[in-house]
Amino acid sequence: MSADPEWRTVRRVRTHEQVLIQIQERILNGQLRIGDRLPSERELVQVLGVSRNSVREALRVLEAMGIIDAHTGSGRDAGSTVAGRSTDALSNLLRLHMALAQFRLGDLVDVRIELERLAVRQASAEADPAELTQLRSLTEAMTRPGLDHERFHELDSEFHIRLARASHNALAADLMQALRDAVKNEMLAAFARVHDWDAAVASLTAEHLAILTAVEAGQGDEAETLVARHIRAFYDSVGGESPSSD
Amino acid sequence: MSADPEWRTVRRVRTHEQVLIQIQERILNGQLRIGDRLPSERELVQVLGVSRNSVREALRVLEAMGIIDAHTGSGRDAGSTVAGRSTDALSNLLRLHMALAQFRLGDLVDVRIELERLAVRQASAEADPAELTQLRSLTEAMTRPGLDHERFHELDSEFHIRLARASHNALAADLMQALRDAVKNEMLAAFARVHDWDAAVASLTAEHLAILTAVEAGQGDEAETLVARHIRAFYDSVGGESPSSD
DNA sequence: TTCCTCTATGTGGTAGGACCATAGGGCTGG
DNA sequence: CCAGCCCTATGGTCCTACCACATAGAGGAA
Repeated sequence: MSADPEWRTVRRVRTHEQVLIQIQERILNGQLRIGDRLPSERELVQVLGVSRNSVREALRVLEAMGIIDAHTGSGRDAGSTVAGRSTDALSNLLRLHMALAQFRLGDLVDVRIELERLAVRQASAEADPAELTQLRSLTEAMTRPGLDHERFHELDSEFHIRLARASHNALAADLMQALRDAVKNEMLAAFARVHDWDAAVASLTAEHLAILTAVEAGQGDEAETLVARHIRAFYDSVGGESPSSD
Repeated sequence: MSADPEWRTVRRVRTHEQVLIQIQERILNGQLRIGDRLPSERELVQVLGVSRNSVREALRVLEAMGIIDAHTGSGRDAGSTVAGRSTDALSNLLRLHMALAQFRLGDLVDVRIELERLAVRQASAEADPAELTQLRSLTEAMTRPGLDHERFHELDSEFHIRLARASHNALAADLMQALRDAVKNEMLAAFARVHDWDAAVASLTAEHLAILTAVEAGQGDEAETLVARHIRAFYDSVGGESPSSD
């Protein structure tokens, strides 16, 4: 009596999910674009025939996904507008699932390496001078002596993310940034395990410089090799085998 | 009077965000693990000193992120439990941001190729016999004549996703699945543009078989080359240059 | 005793109302 | 003309009530 195809279990769809679905449909079929304003919460209550609670739950979810922004007040910015802030939402999502051990750190490193390779390869072909100039000044900033872990990580992240942006592949760049955000704490912990910090900084910075030089010269293959080695080397040296807790 | 370091603009943190933060903290530092039950909504109201609305908005966000599941009733499943359903949330997020044109289809294809390469390379080294058997039966299912677009896409997706799972890199597999979900409609549209459907199915299936054979033989490099060509060829043949609307 | 049924209780789900904080717009008085 | 005030629309929060659901336990029937 279980496999009877005549009967299908009813799927209970909560109200706020139905609201969510209707808004998502309008985004997916292009009726709602970035910058558009949604009706006010109270208007949605009227047109959808649901409570304001349900409307708000749907809007809060969309906001957490970076799909909409909400502002109080009247005129212009007020109300909910379609946004498109993908990066933060992606980071948050990955970080939490990382914490839930859905993903191993090693897995993430492997994925990151592939993304970095894609990034430098395409950056070698597509980066424009302004972007390269910014990258170069970043590598210089990293040579400044006395950088602490936090600050160095910041510059390091910015270098890799800007490199990804320079590839003009927005998805790769967003994913890269999200992955880096998601493992920031692990990275800082790894920094803390480094024996000779100054030497590590020097060699990492030198590697950055070499990668950037290859990108500037349009040598995509060389840049790929260098960036893969750059990441793998660091991870192998301090990444540790302990996959887990505390 | 604007750059005075003594004064910093206050950051308004809405209450439901504070609830969100507290729960996220407990996940990030390991206090909450998959399977754990959260206090009931009414209990959280008490201990946090906020309204049930705010609690619910936070929980709905977490649920949409695949972090928790919620069930009514009493005992066992009832209440909110920590879950870890990363895939659906990731797909949804990417699909919406794709629709908002945050990402170009070409960008996504490039990323997908890198992930597929990683997947087949590691699957060549790590896949176990059971997984390979399943993959092979999938390729056989795809040779069945008369498959419509929808059904073929389903099998095609399952092949690639199972291949990724066989690499034992959960992050890569999840991302792959999310990317495929996000562009399902574009894929079906591409199928509709194919002139000789039967011939296309035949060649795609043959390519799958070749990839799988390379993976079974542990020839990672060969599999990488084949899978990259497989995706690129299809996209170039029917992907079209039109990046956009309607 | 055993089994069934009904009830109590605890859970999330929904609704509606009230009020607050904010940010423009418009009016009013100087 | 302008400064200041009030009005209004928006999201933000809280509260209360009630519904739907699922289990556990009490109580009755065989």
